[in-house]
Amino acid sequence: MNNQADPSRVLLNQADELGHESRALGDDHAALKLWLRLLACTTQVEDEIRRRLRLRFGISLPRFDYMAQLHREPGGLKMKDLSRRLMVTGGNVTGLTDELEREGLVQRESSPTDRRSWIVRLTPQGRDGFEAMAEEHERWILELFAGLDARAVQQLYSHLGTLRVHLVRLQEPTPEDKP
Amino acid sequence: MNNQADPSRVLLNQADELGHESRALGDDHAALKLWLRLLACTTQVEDEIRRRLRLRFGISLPRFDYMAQLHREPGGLKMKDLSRRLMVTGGNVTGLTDELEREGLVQRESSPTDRRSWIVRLTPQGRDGFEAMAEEHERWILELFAGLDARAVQQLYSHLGTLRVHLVRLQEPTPEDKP
DNA sequence: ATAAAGTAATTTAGAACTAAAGCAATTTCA
DNA sequence: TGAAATTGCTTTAGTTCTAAATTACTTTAT
Repeated sequence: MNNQADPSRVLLNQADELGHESRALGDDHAALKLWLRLLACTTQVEDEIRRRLRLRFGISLPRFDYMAQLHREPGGLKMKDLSRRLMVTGGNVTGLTDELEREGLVQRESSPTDRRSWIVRLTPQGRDGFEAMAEEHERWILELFAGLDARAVQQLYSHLGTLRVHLVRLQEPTPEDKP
Repeated sequence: MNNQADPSRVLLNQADELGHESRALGDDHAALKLWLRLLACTTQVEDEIRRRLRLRFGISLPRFDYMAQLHREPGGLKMKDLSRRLMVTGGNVTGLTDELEREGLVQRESSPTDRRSWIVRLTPQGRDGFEAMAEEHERWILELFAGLDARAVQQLYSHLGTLRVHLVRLQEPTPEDKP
């Protein structure tokens, strides 16, 4: 059994090994152990989703994510907005847009207010295709998280919310701060 | 350097947006919302660690992970073992090993029992260098997870353990199963 | 108005992976 | 035994991203 996906990013002894809670150290390294497990779980789910999208729909995760963003905005988005939301570089968005446009899933329209800018939106074909994929995608997520009961899901969601607030605060100190 | 991010893998409305709990839907899509948040947190931490490793030590995360694995095994590892533990292809391990060897951080020795195989281990320089990095790395993790109290850390750790068991079961059905 | 600075998209070169093919050594088994 | 399959590593070609430079347009400040 493999142990995990974890990327090896395993620094501690066997702390993150399935089945060994390795409590010898008590709560020492609790944060590090949590991080390694978090990373392992996320990587495992992400790889599985990536694999299924490729297998079932012949699409990459980045393209699925791209279409998901556009689907949320029927009026379309500027490429800059896509770049920001997808957290990828502009050059990457250019490439993805080229491919998806070539396949008729999205279309570029020039912005009426800014001649540097494009508005990208899903074509009807792109929209229908995405909706079919999104439905199946959600079933996969339900399956992958089926090991957790509703209470666990809520607790995880809540704690991760706390974590995210902290992370954002770290990266965006108040304007006059020197971190 | 940052690989990607969170992307946006945001399918729901604004469900995962900071500050909006978006409870209109109740617990519908709870698993999907959890997944998006899990992904966002992990990506954010990973990108930050990657950035700091590059900035502070001029090293990539894959190379840090590689050295971490070797550090756990003073007797060295076969490249095949590294490939399995790091969850990357053999070709990738070959490339990483070439670089690290060129810089004097690891060394290849031919296996006494299998002439196809190499044993890779950290050099003294590699070991010392890694230990310095690992210490600082753990401080970063403590900082990034400082928003969570001990109880939250334990709950997260425990629930993620449950999730991991489920994921492993999914991917490795009993020998005679047809998934 | 116009020079300077800023912004949106693209292009380019390069990093970090993968999958598949290849080579050499080892194991399996009829 | 020895032919066939397998294994460990390397090589090659291709994918998906990045950072930095470029081009074209817009905004700001005087």
